[in-house]
Amino acid sequence: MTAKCFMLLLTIDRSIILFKEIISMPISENQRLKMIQKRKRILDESIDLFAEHGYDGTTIKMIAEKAEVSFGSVFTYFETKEQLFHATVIDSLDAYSEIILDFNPNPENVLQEIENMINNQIKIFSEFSTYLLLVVYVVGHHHRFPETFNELDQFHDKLRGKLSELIKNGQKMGQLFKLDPMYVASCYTSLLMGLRLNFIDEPESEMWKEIVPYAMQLFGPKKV
Amino acid sequence: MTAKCFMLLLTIDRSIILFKEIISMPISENQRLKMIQKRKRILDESIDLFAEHGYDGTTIKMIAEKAEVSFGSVFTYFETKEQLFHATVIDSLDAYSEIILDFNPNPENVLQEIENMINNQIKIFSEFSTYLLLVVYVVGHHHRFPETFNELDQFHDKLRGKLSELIKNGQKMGQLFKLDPMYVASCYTSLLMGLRLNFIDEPESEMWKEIVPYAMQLFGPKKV
Amino acid sequence: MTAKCFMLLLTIDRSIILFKEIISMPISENQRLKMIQKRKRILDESIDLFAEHGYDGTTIKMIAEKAEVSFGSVFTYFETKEQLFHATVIDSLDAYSEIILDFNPNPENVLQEIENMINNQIKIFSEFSTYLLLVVYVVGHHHRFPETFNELDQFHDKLRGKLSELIKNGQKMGQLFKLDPMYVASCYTSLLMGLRLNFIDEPESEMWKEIVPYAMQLFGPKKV
Amino acid sequence: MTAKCFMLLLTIDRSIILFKEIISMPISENQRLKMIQKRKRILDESIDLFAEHGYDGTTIKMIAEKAEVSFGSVFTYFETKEQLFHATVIDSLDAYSEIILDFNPNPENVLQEIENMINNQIKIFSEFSTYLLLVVYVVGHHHRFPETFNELDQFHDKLRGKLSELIKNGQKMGQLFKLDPMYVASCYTSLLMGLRLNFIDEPESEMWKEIVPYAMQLFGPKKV
DNA sequence: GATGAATGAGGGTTCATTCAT
DNA sequence: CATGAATGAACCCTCATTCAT
Repeated sequence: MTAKCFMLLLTIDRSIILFKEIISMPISENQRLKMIQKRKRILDESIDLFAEHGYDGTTIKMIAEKAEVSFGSVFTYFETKEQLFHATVIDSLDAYSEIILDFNPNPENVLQEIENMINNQIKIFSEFSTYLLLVVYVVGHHHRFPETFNELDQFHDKLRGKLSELIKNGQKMGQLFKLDPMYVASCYTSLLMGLRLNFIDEPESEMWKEIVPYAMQLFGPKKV
Repeated sequence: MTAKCFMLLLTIDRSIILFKEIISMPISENQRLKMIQKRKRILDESIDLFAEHGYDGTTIKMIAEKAEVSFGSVFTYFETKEQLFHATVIDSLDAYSEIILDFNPNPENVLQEIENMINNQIKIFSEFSTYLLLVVYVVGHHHRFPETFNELDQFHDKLRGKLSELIKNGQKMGQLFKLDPMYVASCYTSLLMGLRLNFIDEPESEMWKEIVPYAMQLFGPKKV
Repeated sequence: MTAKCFMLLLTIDRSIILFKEIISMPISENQRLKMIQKRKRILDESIDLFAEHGYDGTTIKMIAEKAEVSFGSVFTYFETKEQLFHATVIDSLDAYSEIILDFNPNPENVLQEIENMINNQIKIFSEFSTYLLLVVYVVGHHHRFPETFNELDQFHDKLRGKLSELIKNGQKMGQLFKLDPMYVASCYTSLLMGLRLNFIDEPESEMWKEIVPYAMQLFGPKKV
Repeated sequence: MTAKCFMLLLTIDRSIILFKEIISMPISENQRLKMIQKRKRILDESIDLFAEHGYDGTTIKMIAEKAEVSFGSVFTYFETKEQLFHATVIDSLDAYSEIILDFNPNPENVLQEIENMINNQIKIFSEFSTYLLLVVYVVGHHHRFPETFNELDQFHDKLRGKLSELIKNGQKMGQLFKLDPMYVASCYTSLLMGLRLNFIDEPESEMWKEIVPYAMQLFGPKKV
């Protein structure tokens, strides 16, 4: 496999299942690439549509048209609408997951690390409003999409776990007041989620940057 | 009109149009009461269904069956599904609105008032998860339900305004650190909303009470 | 219930389930009648279509148009296409069943009774070619319609049982040669079915009457 | 062309069109053979599938998978699904035709010849239930597959003609009662077909052998 | 007002056929 | 020739809305 192709595969995240299927097909490199791009195109447009109209309000026709793909093609890449929905949520999760978890739980300067982290995460939350709305949708309808919800929930737990570790270290080092780390973590992720909902139509506004110190408060910093 | 009937009408609130229709109808007091109750029944069950299944996922048949009302009856009380949805969200809003805004923005002891308020609101948010999920749904789909969203947004602004007033007073009285009151208010409502989403399956758990001091932090209290 | 209505119900055979549903509905006598007729109309046209095009080759649209009923109406009378198919086969079975089993297994003159019976059954098989084709279809696809097939099979067993009894009596009375009664019965019903298939485009032709003595042979009559 | 290849071609019989195409292709002997086998494989599996699921219920994908042939290959051997269906029925007909017509219409001992013939044909009917179900399917849907039906009908006429000849000879020689030979023949083929339907799930059971004397009766033997 | 049968547009999905590789 | 992705018409079924009773 060429390096170029390999890079592309990385960008489609970890859709290992289809990945395996596609690379095992007896077709040319070129064709393989096209298929991967087509699949990605469908998923990308699906995020917007599912986020805006919900699962039932989004039709395959809408997706096919927005992705400039024939109606039937959607079904050559995804067996059912439900699977497409799941892939739409989970494929992107992997990408966001990485950048959201990108902080050091054992830093020398905890306060600095927290501030950097908040800055980074606030930025992500302000930029990717569409995807986060989709996440909210899944959470709100978790009874209907239990498996998809479960994966999101696992990521949430992982994030809170890592946050908790960071907080514990800060407390040990005397940089943070003694508060239950898990509650702090939960409040922080709740705040991010809630902000995204409350400022639903303000992507990338200045407001987001201003929020950082307020979020900081939740961690119980000894000097602010 | 009897006092009893009048009280009932208050609880169904703003459905002025139907209200007018019902009271102008040449029918007996008794029948009027029955109609009002029937309408309320439909709205109550609609909350659960719309919250769980979304607008498109909820059918009139489902509502009629859950409310133990004939299929046709739903359409004698609400012209269209969309109107029923709007009424479902907005009728309840007024009821919740009152208890959520139930705090004094000019108290003698601001810290105490804030703590009481948080206690009260956390309680509400923990108990009425279904309705709040519905609110989240409308917010997430605000392009589709602009009018309904607008009314929710107005309430949100009203709430933040009143919170802001309380915070300002606290700062004047030296009980709170100087922070932008509007940002604090926004963070606080975001936190409530976010908590509701993150602890979606934990209505009325002990956890909610523990959250109070963490929420308190956002207001920048001078001693905690 | 009026006598008229009762008679009509008899003609729709034993579709007890729907019968109960319809008569328990809080609607007028007149409306009830219309519904029963509409249902019957759909079933009648379904026989022809399913018989000619098979299950997959027949569309709900075709049925609705032939029965002069709206597309949606088909689904107010039958939950699914599969159920409609089952009802199409089984509702008619009851009607035919009665006239096919209309012979006396303990007659004084067995030979005469057999001849009368064959005459009668040959007539039925010659006239109702469409329905019999449908029966053949179900038998040929019994793995796909196991329940429907099972009911047809039970009727077949019942018929062979009664034939067997008649044959036994004929043998006891010395009017028939000693042959295994069950085999004779099976051969006879097979002959009828086979004839229906072989003379598929010759309903009510003269040929059918001529067949009687040949069918008679199977019973092993002592003088012909 | 090698003798071996020629023999193979005979077994795939009338597919003259493709036959011409294949032998006129500028390819190696070896490749030619492979193609012929592949075509046969498709047809063989098609019998089972069309017989069990009917024309509409059978998909090209099902056939390709069962025949372990690529989806696209089916269309390189057969222009349309309809042509494949026709070939499936007719190619096999020639094979069965030969063994079913394998009796002498002018034997010395007619009764013996008839018994041998019935034995042989009953055996065939008991063994090849799948193909016969397919025949029944075509007969039942003759309006939809007129050409295919027509070829089956011609074979049926040919069979009845030859049977008729045998019966006439038997009557001339005083071994059979005087009965209309054509009716007898029709009854006999009907009996075979009917038995196949009635004992649809009993391939090769003992029952079939027992049937012989009962079938014999139809021919009007003077002593049995 | 109460009821639920009637309607048909629109949903997800399947599949024969085409065609580029 | 072999392959399977691409296509969209047509399938069954659902459901908001209408309307006769």
